[in-house]
Amino acid sequence: MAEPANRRAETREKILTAAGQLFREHGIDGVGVDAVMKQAGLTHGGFYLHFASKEALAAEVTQTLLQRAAEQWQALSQSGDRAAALNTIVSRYLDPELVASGQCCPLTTLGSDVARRGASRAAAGGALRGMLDALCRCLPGRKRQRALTALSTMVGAVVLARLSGDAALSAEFLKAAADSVLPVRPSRAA
Amino acid sequence: MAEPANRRAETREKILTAAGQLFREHGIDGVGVDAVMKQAGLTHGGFYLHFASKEALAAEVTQTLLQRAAEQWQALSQSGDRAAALNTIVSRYLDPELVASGQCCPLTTLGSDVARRGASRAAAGGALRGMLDALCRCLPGRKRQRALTALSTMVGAVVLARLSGDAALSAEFLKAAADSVLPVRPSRAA
DNA sequence: TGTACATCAGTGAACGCGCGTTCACTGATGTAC
DNA sequence: TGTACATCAGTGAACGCGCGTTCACTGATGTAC
Repeated sequence: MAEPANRRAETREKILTAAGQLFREHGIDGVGVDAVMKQAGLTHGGFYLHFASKEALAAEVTQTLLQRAAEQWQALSQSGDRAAALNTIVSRYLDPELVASGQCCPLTTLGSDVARRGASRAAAGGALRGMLDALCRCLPGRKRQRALTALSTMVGAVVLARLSGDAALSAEFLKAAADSVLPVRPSRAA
Repeated sequence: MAEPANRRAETREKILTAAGQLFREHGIDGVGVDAVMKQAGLTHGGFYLHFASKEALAAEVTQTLLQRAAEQWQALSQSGDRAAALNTIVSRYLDPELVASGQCCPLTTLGSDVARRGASRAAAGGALRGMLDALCRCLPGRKRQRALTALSTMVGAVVLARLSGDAALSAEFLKAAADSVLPVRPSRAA
């Protein structure tokens, strides 16, 4: 089935996706190669056909996730309506369901993992700058300062929402952050 | 030397201190029992005279660090001058040297470790409430909302400062967060 | 169309290192007489 | 004051499990003739 030409590339992608989910949920050290491969529908032996080591996988996963997040923000920020773009960025980032599922921004779920792994830090720096750029483009007022604060507030809110272990308090953090970052409430709500 | 009565308690304390430093620097999974004991000036075998397991040590370390942070904030917030208290809380929390050394708030250094360990999550919830209380007491205006945002901003700034891997960008995050949280710049600076 | 062979992604048993944990032993301190 | 003994914190060698990594093998797909 399917052209065999890109079968290899497809399974590689499957492994990356599986690792992206599991690493964010349980931390890089909390997930074994066998668990990643199982989630991808394979057995652990084949892993080294696609990656040189678990560490290499971890570096690629964090880099991919960070880059994707930055690119999404950039694309949104370059669309026509900047207020709408900001609204989309913020409400996606602070979506309670995403946060609860653990499939949220890798900065918040893999923060300390990334901070301690040299391989991922460079990627993190690049992604950070991209996200700041995007925010600068969307925000009114003193832009750089506001962008730095907005990003800090959003990241902190997600970290704290995940930590609090209490749905009500989590929701409070996310809501307060959204209200603080969005300059005025969108008036289009039904 | 020293009364033998509390020698045991003293070494226990030494182990906790050593673990507090190393866990924040390298993550709980990144530090072995032998490294902790070495840092405490002991050999690894004696560890189990003081703690039932590494997991028990991790739980006690995070609980102790979180509780201490919350209590410090509470004490400050109950002193006479609330503006000064807020200023102290914020500038200590966002101190670039502390952040660079890794000996900063356990919420930022152990965030994902704590979020994933049941034992520590309850402690984290309690500490969070204590810190929010303290901020509420110091802040003017719509307090609860402002306290939630202020805490998110500070935590996020420290997380991002540690991630960015670039001293200049780190400093920008910390400075922007301080300016955003403190209502007006303190006028007493020389 | 059919047979023989090459290629290669994936399998699963096995290896070995690191680390949490155990345990028999040491050596220092305090007590009994 | 001095000797024998009990207590107990700490030592370091050893154990065993988990997990990252390797490797001989399988089986499916594509190509040659």
